[in-house]
Amino acid sequence: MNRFSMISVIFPDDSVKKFDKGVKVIDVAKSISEGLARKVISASFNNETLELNSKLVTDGNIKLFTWEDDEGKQAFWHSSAHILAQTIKFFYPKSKLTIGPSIENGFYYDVDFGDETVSEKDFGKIESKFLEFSRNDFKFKMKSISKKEALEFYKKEKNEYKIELIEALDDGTISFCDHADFSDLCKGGHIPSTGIVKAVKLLNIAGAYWRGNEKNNQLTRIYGISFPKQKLLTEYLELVEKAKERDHRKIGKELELFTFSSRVGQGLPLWLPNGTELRDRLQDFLEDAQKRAGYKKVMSSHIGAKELYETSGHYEKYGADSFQPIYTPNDSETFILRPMNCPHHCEIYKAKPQSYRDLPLRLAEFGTVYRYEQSGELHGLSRVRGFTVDDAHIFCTPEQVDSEFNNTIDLVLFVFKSLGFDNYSAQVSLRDPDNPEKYIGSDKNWEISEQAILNSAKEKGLEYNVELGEAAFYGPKLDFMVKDALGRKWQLGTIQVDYNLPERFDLTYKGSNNEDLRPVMIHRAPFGSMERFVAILLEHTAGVFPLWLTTTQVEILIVSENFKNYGQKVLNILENHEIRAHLDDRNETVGKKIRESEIKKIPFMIVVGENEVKNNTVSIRRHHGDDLGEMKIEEFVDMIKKEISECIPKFNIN
RNA sequence: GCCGAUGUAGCUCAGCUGGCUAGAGCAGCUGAUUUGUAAUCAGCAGGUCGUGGGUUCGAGUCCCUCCAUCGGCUCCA
Repeated sequence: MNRFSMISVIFPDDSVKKFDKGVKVIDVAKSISEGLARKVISASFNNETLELNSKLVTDGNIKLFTWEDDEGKQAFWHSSAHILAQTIKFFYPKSKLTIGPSIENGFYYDVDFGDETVSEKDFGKIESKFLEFSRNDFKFKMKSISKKEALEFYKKEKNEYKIELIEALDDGTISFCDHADFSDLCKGGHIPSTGIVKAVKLLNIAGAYWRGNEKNNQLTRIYGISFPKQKLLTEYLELVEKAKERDHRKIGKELELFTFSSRVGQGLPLWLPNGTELRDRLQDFLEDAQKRAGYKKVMSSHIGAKELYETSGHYEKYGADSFQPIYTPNDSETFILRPMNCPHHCEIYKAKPQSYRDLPLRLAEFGTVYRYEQSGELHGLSRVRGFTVDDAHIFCTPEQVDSEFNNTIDLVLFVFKSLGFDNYSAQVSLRDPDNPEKYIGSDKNWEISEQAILNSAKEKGLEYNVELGEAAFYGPKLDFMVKDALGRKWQLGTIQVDYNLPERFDLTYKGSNNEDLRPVMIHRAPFGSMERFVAILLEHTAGVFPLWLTTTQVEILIVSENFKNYGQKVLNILENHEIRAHLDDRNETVGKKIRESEIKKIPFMIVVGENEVKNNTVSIRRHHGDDLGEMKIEEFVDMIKKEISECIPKFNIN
C-alpha cells in the first residue's frame, strides 16, 4: 500500500492519525479505544454529519459524538423519529409522513392521518411497538437515490408532502434512510442501529400546519423523547415535573399575586394586593433608574381617537384584527383601545415647539395597552390582552441615536443583572426583505435604522443572532429573550429605532440654524411588560425574591398571646427603620406559624417568647431553616438593613 | 383562530364499567388549648359536579353546544 492510499485524520485535540483511505468511522473510533467505540453513536467529518459506517476518503477533521454530546443526542433523537414513523406506519398504513426532526429536547413527526384521529390514548400502544422495533436492533442504512425514483416511491403512496419536498431538491443530492422494511427521505445523521434506543415517551400531540403556514393543511404532530437508558427517561420526567413547580401560574396562586376571572374576560389579569405590591416595587426600581438616566414621566389615556392610530399606521395594519372601535352614542366619535403608547407620546412631543437644545427628550410612562391576542395564544401572565408596558420614547437628533441606543442597552442590561437574568439571548430583528408590504416607511429609513441597531449591538459587544421578518412594522428591534421554567423563550426587553413615526406625525425640532429638522424616535421597554416580566421572574426565582423586592421581609412570630405586646414593640422598631415586617399574633403554635411563613417564602422569621422578653432580644430564623439564634433587636436591625442596602440595585450613569 | 386534552367546595384531589340524600385533607367559622423553630384538638359550615341541551326509569359518570384552562401550531403593534 503506498502513501497515496492513506488519509490524515485530525482529532479535536489536534492530534493526527493516518488511516487507509476508505476507513470506516467506527474503525477510527476503535483505533482510539474499544470503550469509545462502544459509546460513540455519531460523528462529523469536516463539519459534515456522518454515520458510523460512513467511509472516509479524504484528509480532514473528525469529531466523534456520544450521548453526552449535543450532536450525539440530535442523531439519537433524529433516529428515534424514524422509529416513530415506522411505528405510525405500522398502525396507520394510510397515513402520510411529512417531516420528523430532532429538537432541543426530543423529536417530533408531523403526519397527515387523513380521516383517522390519533390522541394521547393511543400513546401506550405506539410506545410499546416503538420499543419492540428498537429491540430488533435494525441497522440504519443510508442510500442515494435518483430524483425520479424518489418521486415514484412517494407517488405510489400518494404522499404529496414528500413529493413537494423532493421536487425542491437537486437530482444527485437525494438520499433515503432504511431500517427494517421502513424507508424514509432523509439527509442523514443517524445512530448505527435502533437497539441503542432503550426508552421512549410520547409527550404530547398537537396540530401543526404544513410548512408552518396557516393556509396549508393542518397535520398532526406527535412529540416524543427517547433515551439510551430507562433511568435517564425517569430522570428527565422528574426534572420536567420539578420545573412545573416553578410555573408562575402556580406560584401566583400560592402567593396570592394575581388571578383571572372569566367574567372579567380571558387574558385580563386581576392583580391581588401581594402582586400589586411586587409590581409597584419593580416599577419604583425602574423609575428610579430612569430618573437617573434623564427620563421624564408622562401619563396618557388608555383610549385614543381613531385618527391618532390612522396617523401612526396602527389602524391600517392591525385595525381589523384588533379590539373593535368604541363609538360614542351622541357625537358619533370613534375611539380605539390603545395597542401602543407611542402615538400618545408623539403628541406630547408636539405639545410645544422643540429645539435641538431640548433633545434628547426621553418620555417615560408605564402605559397600559390592549391587544386582541388570539385565544389560543393566551398564557398566564406571559401573554395577555391587557398589559402595562414600561414604555419610554426617546426623541433625539440623528447624531444622538448611537449614544442613546448604547445607553438604553446599558439600562436593559442593568435591569436584567439586577434581577438575576444571566441567561438572556439578544436578537436583532430586521424586516423581511421578501414581504415589504408588512412595514411602513422608506427603504432608506429602514436601512439607517437597521444599521444603527447593528452598530450599537456590536459596539456593546453583545452576542446576538439576526432574525429577518421579526421587526416591528415601523422599525427594526433589538430584543432580549429569557426562557421560562420549561425552556420556552419569551421576549422581555426591547429597543427599537424608528425613523417612520416622526415622519407620520410630522415631528420637528429647530436646528442651530433655525431650520426644521426631523427627530429620531427610540422605543424601549427594559421589562417588556410588567405582566410578562413578573411571570418570568416568578419562574426564575420560584417566588423567592431578593430581599429588596420581597413584600414582607420579616414575619414576627409570638410563642403565645402573652407576648403580643413585645411582638408589637419589635414590629414598631422594625417599621421605624422602614423594614417591611408583619406580626403574626394568631393563637397558633409556633410550628404552624413557621411552616406558613416558610411556604410564603418570607426571608426572615423572628420568634419571641419568654426568653426574648427577658433579654430584650429576638430569635432569628432565615427562610429554609437557618437558625441564627438570639440577638439584640438593634443588632438584627443593623444586620438586615445592611443586607438590604447591599442587595438593592443602583443604576449609575457614566 | 386551529389540533389534542382537561374542568367535582376557596385550594389540592377521591368518586370503578351510569344506581341510595356527592367524599377527604388543607383553608374558613366556633370552642378548647397558651403553645419555642415546617401542620394542637374538637365541632360546624361549605358544592344546581364549568354552562346549556340531549340519551336513559335514573347522569358527576355517556353524547352534543358553548365557556374557561392546559400542551402545541399559527400569530404577537
